Amino acid sequence: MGRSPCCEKEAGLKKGPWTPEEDQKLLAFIEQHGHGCWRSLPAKAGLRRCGKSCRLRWTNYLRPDIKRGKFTLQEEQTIIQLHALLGNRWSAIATHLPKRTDNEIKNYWNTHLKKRLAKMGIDPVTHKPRADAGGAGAAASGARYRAAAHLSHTAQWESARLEAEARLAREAKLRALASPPAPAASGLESPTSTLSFSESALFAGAGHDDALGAARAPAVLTPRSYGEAFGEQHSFGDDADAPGGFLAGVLLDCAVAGAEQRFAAASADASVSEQQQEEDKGYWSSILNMVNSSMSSSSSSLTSEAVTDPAMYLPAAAEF
DNA sequence: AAGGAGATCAACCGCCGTATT
DNA sequence: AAATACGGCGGTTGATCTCCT
Repeated sequence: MGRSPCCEKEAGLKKGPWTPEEDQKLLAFIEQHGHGCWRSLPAKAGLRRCGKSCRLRWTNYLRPDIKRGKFTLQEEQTIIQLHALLGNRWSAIATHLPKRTDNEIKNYWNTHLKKRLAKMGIDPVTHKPRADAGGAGAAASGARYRAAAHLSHTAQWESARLEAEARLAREAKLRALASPPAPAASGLESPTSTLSFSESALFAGAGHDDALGAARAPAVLTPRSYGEAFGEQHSFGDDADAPGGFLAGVLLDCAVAGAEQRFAAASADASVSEQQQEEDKGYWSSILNMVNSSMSSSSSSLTSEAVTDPAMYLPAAAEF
């Protein structure tokens, strides 16, 4: 019954930090043969490590398509938004951040973003104002809860989509299993992602013309329109030029549509008062300010990318 | 210059869902 | 159908770095 014993039960396997020599061995082996079965890889590559350790080292550090260094403003914004939608689902969040690993995102959240939100009196877990955060007022709290409710609603759809993506990604991986990985210089997209992020411009705010038209999702997504947008915008693995996925489309939509459009839509919904909209605006604006404030302390070519539009973070009002 | 505190991040641990036998 | 391995994920740890006194 079952398979043969796991390599991890073997004694004498090395743990702890990887040496440059080990990195070189692992890298050379994978570039030549692909990783194949992680369990058997260490022996073949001449490493005294368990397969799990090798896989971790590869996915979090050695993979050629990993971007290291400071997170950009756009990446920070995306992480905050996605965390509000998805919670601690780091791998799902990493799917939407080109060339960043889930481990790196998780670390960045825990060491930077979480603290900043907490400082603002926002619970980094729920993205709701903390009960002990003074000054907000009951009305503003209500607005924030509505915003959170919206996010929760959106998250349901996003979760379903991610599950579908995961299924398709598995199928794609199975198809690709026989072929070795691309060489280091190939500029791979994230292998954990079924989406393409070739368009770094999508996040950098440049080159919108082409990506925008395709990626922009309707401002208000009913389940039906979600399905349509979903179907139109994804080609799951085969199409490296896909426009970046549903959520990226929504983000883009938010970024470019601007406050006027968003507030006009909100005004059409009689159940949402102007005051509530202002409160929502204030809440998301505070997140935005928090994110932007990080720019002044970071060296950066990002200054021109500062987002000044609070509506970027506003949920589509008609969804309330 | 020394040492203590806090921040950072690579790596490990344990669990879970899926695949395999 | 059951048992087991495998791969992936999120939480946590601990070594190292940086800053402050």
